Amino acid sequence: MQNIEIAWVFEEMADLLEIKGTDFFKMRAYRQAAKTIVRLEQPLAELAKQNSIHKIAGVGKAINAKIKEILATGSCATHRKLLLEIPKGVLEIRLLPGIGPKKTRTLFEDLGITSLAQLAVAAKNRLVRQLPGMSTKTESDILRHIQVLKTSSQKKSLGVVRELGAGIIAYLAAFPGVTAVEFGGSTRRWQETVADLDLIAATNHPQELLEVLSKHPRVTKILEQGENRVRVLNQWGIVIDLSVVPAAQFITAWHRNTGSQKHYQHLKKLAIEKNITLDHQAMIDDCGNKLAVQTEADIYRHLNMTYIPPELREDHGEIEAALAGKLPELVELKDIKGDLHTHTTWSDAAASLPEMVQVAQAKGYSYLAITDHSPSLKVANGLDWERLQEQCREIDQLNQREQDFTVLTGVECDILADGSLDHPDEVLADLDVVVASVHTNFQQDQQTMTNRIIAAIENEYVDIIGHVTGRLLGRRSGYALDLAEVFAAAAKYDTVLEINASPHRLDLNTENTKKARELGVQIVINSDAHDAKGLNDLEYGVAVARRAWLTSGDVLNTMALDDLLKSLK
DNA sequence: GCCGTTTTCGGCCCGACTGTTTTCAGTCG
Repeated sequence: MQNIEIAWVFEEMADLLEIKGTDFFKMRAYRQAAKTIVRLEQPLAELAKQNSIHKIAGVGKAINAKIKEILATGSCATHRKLLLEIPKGVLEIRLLPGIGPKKTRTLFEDLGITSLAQLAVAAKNRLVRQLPGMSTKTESDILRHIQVLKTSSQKKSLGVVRELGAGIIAYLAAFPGVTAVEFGGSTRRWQETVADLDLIAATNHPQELLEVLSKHPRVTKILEQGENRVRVLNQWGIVIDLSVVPAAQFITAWHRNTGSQKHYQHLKKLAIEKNITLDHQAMIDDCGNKLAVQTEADIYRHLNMTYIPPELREDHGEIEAALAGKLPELVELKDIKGDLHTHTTWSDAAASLPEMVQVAQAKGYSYLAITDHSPSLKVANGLDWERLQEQCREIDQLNQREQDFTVLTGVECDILADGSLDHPDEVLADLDVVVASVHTNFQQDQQTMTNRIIAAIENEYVDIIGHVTGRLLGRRSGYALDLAEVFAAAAKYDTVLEINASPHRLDLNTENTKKARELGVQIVINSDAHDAKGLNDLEYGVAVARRAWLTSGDVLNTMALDDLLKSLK
């Protein structure tokens, strides 16, 4: 059982309790525990062996016992009991915007609704409007949002799939005779959301390994089964597609499995023109000779082009560029010198300032900006001027002890509804890094929102606009915004736009990053970490940048500290 | 359920917006 899976059990219990509505603080304790567990660096199974689960903040006697129960048995009696009271399908109703726990409960109790499908029927039959606190508008909103949910969020977040996938890869790789297990498909291409988890393994005993996955404790259903392939559903609703090939075919098979389909078809066409047969088993020339393929780069070499990294394999011009030898040298994680948007316990994060610094140093960064929230964001315990001053003093002291590392002072300053900032200019002027972001009044019309953000861009102390469109993947689309205007203003006023690397956001996305860069906007890749583990999310942002064809020169935080400080406003 | 403590129970993040009301509950960030 991976931490993320144990966290999901608590998360689901919290959701169920919230809908039940009987025990707010128990609900919150479960929710908090889930959050903490996801953030843990060490597997709970290991912590259990060391008998140190109880040391985790927010884990007391009861939750400790439940964790041990889940580790030992794979599930938890309280969870099962809750599911008997509230069917799992009710939880998906709660996901609709504007529908919280109370309305979900009313729909369940008064109308017996236990799925989105049933809710759609009830809304169409005008039953919802008869309930207290609901009207014809609620009804039409429900129908509209169900439609959006249907078309958009069938896919899973890349972050979830990669984290869970890593556990399954380790599980499969431990099986004797397995020489390789890797991500394939859109997961390997780092698409922001993925329909299923593609895995590919090399072994000379395919049937045995397919069975290993089929019998995995959290696999609930076998969807398809072939000689060299199995498609299964796990208990978290994730489809896992495992292909198994002999070791000698691994590279060609992995390459095909990675796709994209369009990219692969385009390559095949080029191969045919050169009288080469390319398939998942081998590359064969017109004389029937097998061409040597030790790595994927060999495949491209045989087709007279430079290696194309998985992130670019979408048939968006990368093949033409590789043939011409004109593929850019993409930015890499190791090019990143520091993170310019992070939070600490001073506002709403889980890790203290020194802890964040320590982890940033361990990553080999040379700087880290601390950008906690500004005062109007009460829910996030935003810092007023006095506390910000105090924090700056703590940072000063830390810096005096550091040799080759610099902690930068900063703020993630709210852009208020009228476009003004949550701190006066005098305060912003004293900070090293000012990130300005929108956290409130999402419903403004497009022009108001655009003007609001441009006002921040124009401010002479704002260095970076954080999570530019405000979208949350699978939960909420971004606010109405004229991005072309925003990009033009950012270019004009030398304000940097962020790729927010949190897998929940990935905002800017690939397409917008590309457009922004083409218009001359400088890009920064930030984690927006709210805990030490969150600093690792930067790789998701780097993937977005790579998919947008960015080089290290396009990215602000690949700069050494001196250059960075010159570049900031 | 957890935590802290003035040790064994009281307190636990806040404020605004929205839609449905007609004075406020529910939702959201």
